[in-house]
Amino acid sequence: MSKASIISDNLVSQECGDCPIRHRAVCARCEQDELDRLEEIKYYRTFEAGQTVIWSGDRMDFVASVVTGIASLTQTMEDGRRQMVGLLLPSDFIGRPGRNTAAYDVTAITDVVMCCFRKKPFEEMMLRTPRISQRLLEMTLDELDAAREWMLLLGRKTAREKIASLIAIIARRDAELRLRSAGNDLTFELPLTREAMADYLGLTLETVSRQISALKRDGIILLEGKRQVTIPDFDRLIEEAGDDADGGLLS
Amino acid sequence: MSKASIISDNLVSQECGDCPIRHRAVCARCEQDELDRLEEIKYYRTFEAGQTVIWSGDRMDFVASVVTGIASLTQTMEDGRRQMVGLLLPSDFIGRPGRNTAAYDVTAITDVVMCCFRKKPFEEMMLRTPRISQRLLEMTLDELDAAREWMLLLGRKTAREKIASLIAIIARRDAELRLRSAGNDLTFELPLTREAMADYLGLTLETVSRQISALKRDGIILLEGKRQVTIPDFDRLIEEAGDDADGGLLS
DNA sequence: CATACGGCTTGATCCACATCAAAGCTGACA
DNA sequence: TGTCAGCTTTGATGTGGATCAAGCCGTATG
Repeated sequence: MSKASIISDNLVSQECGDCPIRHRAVCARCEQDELDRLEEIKYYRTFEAGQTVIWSGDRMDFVASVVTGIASLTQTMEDGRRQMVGLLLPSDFIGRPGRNTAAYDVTAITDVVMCCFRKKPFEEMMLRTPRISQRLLEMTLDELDAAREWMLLLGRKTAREKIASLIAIIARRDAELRLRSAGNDLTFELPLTREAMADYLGLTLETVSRQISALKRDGIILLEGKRQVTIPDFDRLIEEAGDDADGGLLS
Repeated sequence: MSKASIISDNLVSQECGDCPIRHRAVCARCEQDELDRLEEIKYYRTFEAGQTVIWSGDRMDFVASVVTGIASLTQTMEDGRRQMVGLLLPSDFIGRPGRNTAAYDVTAITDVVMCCFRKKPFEEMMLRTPRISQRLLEMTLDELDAAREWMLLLGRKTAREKIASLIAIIARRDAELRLRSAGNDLTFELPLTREAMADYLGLTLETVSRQISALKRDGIILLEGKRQVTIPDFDRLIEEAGDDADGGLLS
């Protein structure tokens, strides 16, 4: 199953309750009693846009899954240089079994609802329910692929290609969420500030702004205000992104 | 258990046979019959330095684990720009359950021996033996951490910091393999050509060469020939690398 | 022995992106 | 209504690393 269909299934499927972990890690293939056990140990937390979910190095006694909203994983050097290393979208998972401190800063980019599980009981569940670790393995492998795709972008792409890649990824995700076919004339809202894009792409916010202006000038994208983007010709955008293949998955 | 101890255990432990997958994925916690089942479906392949193990997009009907030698995972754009996205060291795993084409070019950097398992029986094993997927999950999470560490390097570090980081990582791994304490005055051989380092670090080979010369000039490293490196003061190297914390794991 | 070749170094020059600086836009709030 | 803060754009200038080019070293090859 592709990441694409996982995300859209997750948000669309009627039969799977409101909690992504239930759907992604367990639901489709688990027995009712396994689901019930998960229900018992789960709880919800909400965060406002901009709020920090957890700081790198902090004790982390839960694992969680994003229900709605977008959060970021960020690494920071002592001198303040920052690199976003992952975007957490609905159904994405944070925390890892067998570790009890956070490895990255996790920040809510939009308002976020998370479905949490205390780590101890979750780990016990994993031991008793092999399907959960199998499902987590699939998800982690998807994230690893996305991270490696991003390494190519960070190491070798030009600023223009980086911006085009990011917009293509967001557009693709947006199309999936809305169950559109990946046709032409996509319109959507950028969920990130210029600064957040810069953190993700390994650029400065000025360069991000300039390249977005350039793509607009060249007719690759249309802008309505600062954030609303329309893509008149998706193939042309992909060409700008320099992608050979699928354009990569979003982490 | 840290990646470090996994690697050194793997190579040093007397009780665990010659095959890393046996040790890393199963050995320590599995029953004898589970081990026996793995033995039945495994086989070895060897590759010479420079030889391609598999091309991105090729059909891949096995999973494997590096026994000896070093291999690389590389992505290439149509115009030839290349980015290494992972180094495979002894005990590292390639291939993923549930996918049957390779996502990256895999190339032997040194002579390599791999322990392979045909994918089909391996996947059946995984279903019957939960500990294997649990172990693979741990390993994959380690790789994901390493990839994210690398994203910070690719996105935000200077050329000098990148080189220092790479040398520190190789030095650390080397020290682990030889069971030295992480003391001073480490000496080891660089296993990579300047070009391979450039591919890994998102630089050109000329820049790699210049920065190595600069680190040598500044006394951060000592060079014997082109490849043999001595580190007189490890802390100073770490400082040059700009790392705040553990300096990252090697993928 | 001459020649070639792969890996490496070093120099000269160029340019993409960072940095520094100023100002525009929008929405919140007094 | 003013102003203030956060976000964004745009311009001017600087620079780190890419690119282009030449040559070195060690080793394989005829």
